[in-house]
Amino acid sequence: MSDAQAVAKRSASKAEGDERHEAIYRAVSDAIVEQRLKPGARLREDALAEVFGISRTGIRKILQRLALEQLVTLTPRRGASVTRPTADEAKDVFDARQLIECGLMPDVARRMNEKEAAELRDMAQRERQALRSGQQSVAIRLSADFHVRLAQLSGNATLAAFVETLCSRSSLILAVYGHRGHLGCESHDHDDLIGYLEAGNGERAKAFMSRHLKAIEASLSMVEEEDSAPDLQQIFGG
Amino acid sequence: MSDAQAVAKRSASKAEGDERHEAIYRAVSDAIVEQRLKPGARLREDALAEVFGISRTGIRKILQRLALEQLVTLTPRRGASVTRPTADEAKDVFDARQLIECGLMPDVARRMNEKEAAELRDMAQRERQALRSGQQSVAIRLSADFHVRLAQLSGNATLAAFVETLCSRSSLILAVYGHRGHLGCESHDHDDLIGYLEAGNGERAKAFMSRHLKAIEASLSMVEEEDSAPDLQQIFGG
DNA sequence: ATTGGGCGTAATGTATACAATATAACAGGC
DNA sequence: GCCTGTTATATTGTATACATTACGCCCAAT
Repeated sequence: MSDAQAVAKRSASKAEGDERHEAIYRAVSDAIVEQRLKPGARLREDALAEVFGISRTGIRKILQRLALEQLVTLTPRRGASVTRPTADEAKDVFDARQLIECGLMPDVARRMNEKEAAELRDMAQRERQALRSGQQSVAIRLSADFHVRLAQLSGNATLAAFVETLCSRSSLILAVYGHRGHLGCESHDHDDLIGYLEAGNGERAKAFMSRHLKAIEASLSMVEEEDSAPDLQQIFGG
Repeated sequence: MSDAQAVAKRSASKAEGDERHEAIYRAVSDAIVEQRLKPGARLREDALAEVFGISRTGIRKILQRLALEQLVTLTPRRGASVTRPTADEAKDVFDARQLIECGLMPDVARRMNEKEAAELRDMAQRERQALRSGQQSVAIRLSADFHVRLAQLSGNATLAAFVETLCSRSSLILAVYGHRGHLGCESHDHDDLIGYLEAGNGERAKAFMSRHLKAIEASLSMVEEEDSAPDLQQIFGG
């Protein structure tokens, strides 16, 4: 065990394990969403356990949670790997977002207050800033956070939690099928949406969200690479 | 250990552990949904481990899955207990079902074929039969299965899986807030719905589903029992 | 008599040891 | 030369032992 790991372990030994687990969960989740862990990457339990300074028991718990959110795929006797979303799954996710996020807009428009609108504007600004500075993966995460916060403002915690998983999966989909340098979300879209919501125009916001999501989906290039009988000559041969 | 449990243990000793885990998961899930395990009931790991003949490790895995579906509540250092849905949660669940299940009806009407319609009719008939024979908890489960199967026919696996968790939670809500002998689902409702779907009338089916869900929700008596400073005299006193 | 503190028990949280199994390397045969 | 069967290694699956913590009981003091 390295010094850094030993320190991490010590500092957490008296802290509440719950928070430590939550932190590790977020660390892995963020790494996946930001494509530092690429789809298909294997997540060996021993390696993760050593990195985070806890035993495999805790790692397995976290991997199972990630698996239920469809961020990692658990293959029996083969272990965990970062999920590689299929085109079908991508369609399902965006169809679900269409139905739910659009359906929630009227509620959000009715309930949102000034403070919450300001919070959303701040998030949208930070997103634009990340885009300008070329931090695409950070921008993807901020965009997802924006959509999640929006769903939370509907007042329905159950649907908000589901939207959160949909947005996480969307980030993964974008990381796989999105064009480099083409984020999907236009930078001003979110600001426009806030305007409609502040005006209390739920129907307008709903229609705009629909176009917004359609635009993201349309920006994807849905080509599934074949994994059966790959041309080894082409891949490895000179 | 009862004979049935011993048999279950023996028959699974050489079977794949995965299926065994799935079976135990369903056994617990069913027991909760059918109110054989009442809300608030504690689920001790040792007890479950002994009953099903596996160690606590596997039990914890199952409990965590049930917790993520909100069927059980995991309190740190206190263990697992069957979730007692609050009135707010109940509202969220039924609002979510309104949005999603109704929104899926047009898709179902478009995609459903004769064989699937026959399957649904069979489920509806078995549900009526259970109702007639007074097996209320069984009828609740069959009703939930009907709604889940319907969502699956939409072709969106992601939304179907979410509807499944919503229906499970609804069963729990009905078990807590429903009147005895008043199931919520009128016995002929599901048959009527199949008729609209067979006719390809998605909008009609959507409107009917909306009324159907509203009727179920309206049949509940949303009185949350106070848990702070209960009148012990009234509860325990003669 | 009731409340507060201390202690014993019981249950959960965590880590580790062991068993089962899949992958990969390698040797032998067609 | 390629394919197949075997063995070795590495990784996951499972159980159990230990540590930690909460609950219930008892006793004493006000």
